[in-house]
Amino acid sequence: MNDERVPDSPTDDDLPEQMRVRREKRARLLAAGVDPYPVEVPRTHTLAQVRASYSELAPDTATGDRVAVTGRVMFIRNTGKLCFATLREGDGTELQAMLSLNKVGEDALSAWKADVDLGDHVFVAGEVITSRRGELSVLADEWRLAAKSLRPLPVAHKELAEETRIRQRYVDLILRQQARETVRNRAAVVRSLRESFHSRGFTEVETPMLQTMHGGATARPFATHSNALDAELFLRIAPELYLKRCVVGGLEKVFEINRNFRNEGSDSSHSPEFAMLEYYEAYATYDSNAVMTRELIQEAALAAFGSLTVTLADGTDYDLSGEWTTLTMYGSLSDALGEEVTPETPVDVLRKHADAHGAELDPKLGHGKLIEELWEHLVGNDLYAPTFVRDFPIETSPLTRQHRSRPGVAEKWDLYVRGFELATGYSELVDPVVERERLEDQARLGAAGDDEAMQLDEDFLRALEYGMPPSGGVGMGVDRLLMALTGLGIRETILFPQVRPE
RNA sequence: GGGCCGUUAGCUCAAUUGGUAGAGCUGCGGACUUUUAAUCCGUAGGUUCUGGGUUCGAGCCCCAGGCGGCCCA
Repeated sequence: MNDERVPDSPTDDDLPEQMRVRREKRARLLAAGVDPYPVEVPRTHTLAQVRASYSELAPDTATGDRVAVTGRVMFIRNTGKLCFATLREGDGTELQAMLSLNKVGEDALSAWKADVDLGDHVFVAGEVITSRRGELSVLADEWRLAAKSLRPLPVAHKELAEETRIRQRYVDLILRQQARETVRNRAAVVRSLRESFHSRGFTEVETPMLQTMHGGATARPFATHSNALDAELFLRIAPELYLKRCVVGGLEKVFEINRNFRNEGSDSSHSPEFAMLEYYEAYATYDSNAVMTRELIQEAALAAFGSLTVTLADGTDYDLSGEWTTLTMYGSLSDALGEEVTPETPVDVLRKHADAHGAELDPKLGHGKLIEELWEHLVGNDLYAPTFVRDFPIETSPLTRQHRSRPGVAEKWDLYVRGFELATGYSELVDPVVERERLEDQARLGAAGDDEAMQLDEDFLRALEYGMPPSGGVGMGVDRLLMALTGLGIRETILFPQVRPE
């Protein structure tokens, strides 16, 4: 042990009383030869196993069976010669421990009262019984500390402040069953996605997160530097251009579930670091991949929640069953405006519509952006039931194939759920000459100061020049899928969201 | 980026017009062999986010900043 203090580390005198008391208990135990952090304890059963084995005991039953269990002390009730403690283990299962003077003896009982605090991990061995009130319990003949807690837990029956829940997620997980369930639900959803892909013959790949060019989406990237290459690198904003290289190479059904990074602020539906699912399939189109995306989501709902109707955090039910509504962007916007708009509608007419509906839009926006912003304002934000919106303006969809019959629009859909964008799907643009023109437009925007514009990725174009089969592709935010299925904000679906340093 | 709101004990929150900063739980001491947020008695715990200012006097008013939330862009 090292007694030298780091200059900034607090001395015991600075600590609140409750923390000082626990540190003193730890020191006292060590001095008495008791290890407050033993390397192991001889546990024979989990709390869940005990609960499962003795589910139907009458009150005041003695089974004669001895078990040795562990758990975190969540509540303590002492009555002189008889002590009760509620133990909890990882999955939230609780079991009562009882320490009676005539079973453990005077020394062990007074040590229990003196040494054990709320939050400590303890080991308790004894007979499985039920109390007079019928509570399943372990009546200890032996107990021991498994790990001493040096910080007082927040009071268990008041809701923890949201900031503390996020900054100290470990405390949130200790206290809130819902916090633990959210983590498991997310794992179940991601697992279901993978299984859905595997059952359809897709291959999971991992493509670069450190990229020399940022592309595949329009967003500001995080920039970093490689010392070895002496080159600027970017944390990826999307895996799209690499997944398409895979399709060129003959991996005709590929998917990736991994992190993307966008150098932007966070709010209730955005996080600078977020999990993204993208998948590409040769000979698919935006029609077929819309069907598959719906199936993926429905299969995830069934796998994680057992139903196509999920219960959201506010208690309301949300129906994901059946086929979902499909709109076109221009059609639904025309209906909302009460006047026909098309890809030919001039910018000044669109701007008048924006003014008339109180949408303050950047005067530099062109036709495509104006349409999308107006649509989001007037239609998208109010789409509650799952809805596919199809046929976006071509100029804001640089990686998407032009519509096979309708000029000016792209074969692209967005999936909206409860007013936010959950996924997007394309019939992919595979003509390398047209793709080069689109990326050159993007590069011009970038040169003009648009720091969200894509860069011109020559290697990607070279790959396309070898010939990419007609393909459909989809991107879906995994955090947002959890939001859609649970009604939680994005910072609840992410275990450790970004927070400003304390 | 703009506007509004919040920031007080370990946790959740009070504090009247600017006049001694309180409660519950937690903690500490004590009683209690069937409790379930145990109960009862006693008791401790504060740089009121930070820094300036006004005032006889500031948790409260003013200025600047930090952190957080909501709304808008």
